[in-house]
Amino acid sequence: MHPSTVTVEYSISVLCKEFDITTRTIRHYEDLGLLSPSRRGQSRVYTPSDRTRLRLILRGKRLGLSLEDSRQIIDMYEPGKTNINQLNTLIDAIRVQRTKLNQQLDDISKLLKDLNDAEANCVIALKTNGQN
Amino acid sequence: MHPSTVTVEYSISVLCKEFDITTRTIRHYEDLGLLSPSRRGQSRVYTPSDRTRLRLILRGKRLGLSLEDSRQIIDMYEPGKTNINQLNTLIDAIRVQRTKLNQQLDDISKLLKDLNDAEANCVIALKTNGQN
DNA sequence: TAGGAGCTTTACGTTGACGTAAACGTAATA
DNA sequence: TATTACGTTTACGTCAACGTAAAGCTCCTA
Repeated sequence: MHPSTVTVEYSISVLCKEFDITTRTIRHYEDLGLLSPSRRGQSRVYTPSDRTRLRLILRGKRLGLSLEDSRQIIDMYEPGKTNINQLNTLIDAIRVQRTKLNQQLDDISKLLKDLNDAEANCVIALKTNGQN
Repeated sequence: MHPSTVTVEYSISVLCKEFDITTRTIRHYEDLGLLSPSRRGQSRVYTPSDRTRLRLILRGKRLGLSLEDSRQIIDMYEPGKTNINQLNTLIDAIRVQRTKLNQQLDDISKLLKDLNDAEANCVIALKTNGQN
């Protein structure tokens, strides 16, 4: 048997533990069409590709994206079935997302700066009011 | 009259237009205690400081923060009335936020890289399928 | 003085992203 | 064979962040 034919798969609970989410969450993503695992009997079986999609969804969440946004972005990664005008729309969408992300980068650097200032003020206040 | 005594103020609709939000949104933030404008008669009057707070709230939103998170962060900027144990709590909170933001930075850079790849694939697909 | 323009409050409605409970199937294990 | 662990569907509940009337001030102006 060829070693590279080993198929990795995951149960729903394994993915839940790995990403610290509930089964409800994963099934919810499936309801919205973000995941479509195959079935063995009636149980869901997830491939490494499904797992990757899940990671992308959660990364999107950390960035404040809606699940719809994430679906859009994830679909960008598999332009296999897309025709030409879809491709152009896709490129536009990619640029829109990139603009948003650059805005976020700017926001974050400002916020980090503010946090540094705030922390410095705290430290100063601690030293000054040492007697209280 | 001293020129530096000129007081700038804003009406609710002016702020709405500037930030492209509705009056409902601004009043909602007030309901949650994120803004507390003074009144002239029954109309709300906003100071430059109120405007700054609003900018911070919206920046937080773009980063996916909840309004509660934003309130916390904004309160960090005015540690005037905080006592010492509050200051320590505050410093902890600041560090938590900083960790989250660094995670976001990482997420964004990965996502930007993915988008670059996706766009490149689109361009390739466009060239390849030029005949369709 | 009748009508806008802009402000207000009150309050029910909506949407996204799940939580939570009920009721049930299946497979291993004590 | 009964319990336990893990899976399933269905469906109502919840919470944040507003949307959306409805009804009423106040000042300006045609």
